[in-house]
Amino acid sequence: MTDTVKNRKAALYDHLKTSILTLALDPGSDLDEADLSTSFGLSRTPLREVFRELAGEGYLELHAGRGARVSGMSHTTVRDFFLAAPMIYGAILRLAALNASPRQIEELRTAQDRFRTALRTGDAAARALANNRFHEITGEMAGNVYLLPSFYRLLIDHARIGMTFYRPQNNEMAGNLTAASDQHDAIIAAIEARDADAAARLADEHWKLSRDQIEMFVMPAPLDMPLGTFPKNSA
Amino acid sequence: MTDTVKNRKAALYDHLKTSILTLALDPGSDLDEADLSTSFGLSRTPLREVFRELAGEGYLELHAGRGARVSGMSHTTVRDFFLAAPMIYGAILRLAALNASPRQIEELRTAQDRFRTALRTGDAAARALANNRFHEITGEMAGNVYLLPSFYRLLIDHARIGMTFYRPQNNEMAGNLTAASDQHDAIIAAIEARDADAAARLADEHWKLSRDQIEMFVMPAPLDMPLGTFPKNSA
DNA sequence: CGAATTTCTATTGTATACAAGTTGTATTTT
DNA sequence: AAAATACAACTTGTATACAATAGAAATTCG
Repeated sequence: MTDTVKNRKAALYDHLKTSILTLALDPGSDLDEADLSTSFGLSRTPLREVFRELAGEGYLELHAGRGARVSGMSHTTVRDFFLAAPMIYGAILRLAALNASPRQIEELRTAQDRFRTALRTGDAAARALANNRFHEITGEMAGNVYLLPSFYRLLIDHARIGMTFYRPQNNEMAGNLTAASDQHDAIIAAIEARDADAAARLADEHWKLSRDQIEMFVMPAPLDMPLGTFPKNSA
Repeated sequence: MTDTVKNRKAALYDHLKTSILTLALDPGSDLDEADLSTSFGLSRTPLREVFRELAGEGYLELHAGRGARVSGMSHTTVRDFFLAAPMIYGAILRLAALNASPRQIEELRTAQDRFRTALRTGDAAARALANNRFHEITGEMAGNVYLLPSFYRLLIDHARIGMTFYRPQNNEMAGNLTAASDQHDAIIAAIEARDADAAARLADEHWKLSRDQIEMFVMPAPLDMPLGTFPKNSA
């Protein structure tokens, strides 16, 4: 690729997006315009446009007079996330099964290959990004402009919550990863078969696996709790 | 208000937002930076920032090298809208009932007063804007960052579809407006009573009323169809 | 010694000049 | 006459200089 301004802009966009998704940039942290401006070879004008674009997608928050910071994760975040995710994920996968084009299914396969590779060889960040991309594609398949804004917003924090909570502390958690991968395969199959009900069912299962993983962090070792004050919520 | 840049920026934002919601600006139409720049007394830099912000919220689309245009309404728009709206509206009103603060309930009452006034004295645009504001407040009450992006996106096209399809051609349609107003009152009551189930039920009713209104346009006079090829979908 | 106010500095926000790219038109060539 | 290409006018995109504002530091006064 030639080194055009447009490409440097895209590079900045990708850098910020991946850094935020993988928690390389902490939620709530400030972004320095001057810094990024010099390191990416952009003047502040296009830089700020990237900020606004990312803010529109939910990666950043712009505070008047105080510039841009990474979208925060408050105590209500996880609760709000648990409320919204099952509903949206189900709807997206259902629509994906109905609308996916052959070309998109190919893309999804490729993404899943990358995810599998990341499982074997990559670190947590690589896994999170590959998984994120897989689900982004299901969003593209669904193609409903009214659902996508929320879906993409959910994917951001799904990646970040995953990065926060996932530590392969025991065999069960490591096993979850291969289970997730298997579910991805099943999702691809359901989409290819245009089986919306199966896709919705898989969305639910996939979501529950994710949820269990998060809960497992809250109580990673049931018989060995250092503080003993964290009851597992098994609703 | 003093005439600061900040205020002129806000004025531009409001102007574009209301113009888009009321169809004063047609979907898909181009926006001329130079024009707006001079008429709002802003240089192109803050102007373009407003564009990006509105694009992030779904009012505008930015095409590289071709500037900003009003978000389009394609043939898939209505179908996608009908799929997404019932689900999101129900979830939002349910959460609104659970989370609304007394202050927000006051705001909702004020918005509803304005809507009632617009019913009596205003034109279609005034009604659409007042109704839009009412529902925006329910979104603020719900306060779930993951659902709001889709909800606000839906509100944009709900206003626009309403403006497109609503013409008080018969008594039934005019009656729908007072029915909608009554439902607003019931929604306020349900929220104040913290009755999430009632709120969700009302969301469904309110949605169905809206839907019927749109369908009525498709078939405004059931017994008097000039072309006779448009079966009413009464699913 | 502490609180408040003023000054200074760093960072964000805006304007304008300039560059790059796009579109439409006209001319030329086949 | 039709098509293609080159050119010109206009629109969008970027850089930089300048203005405004928020936060920090220091000084002054109670």
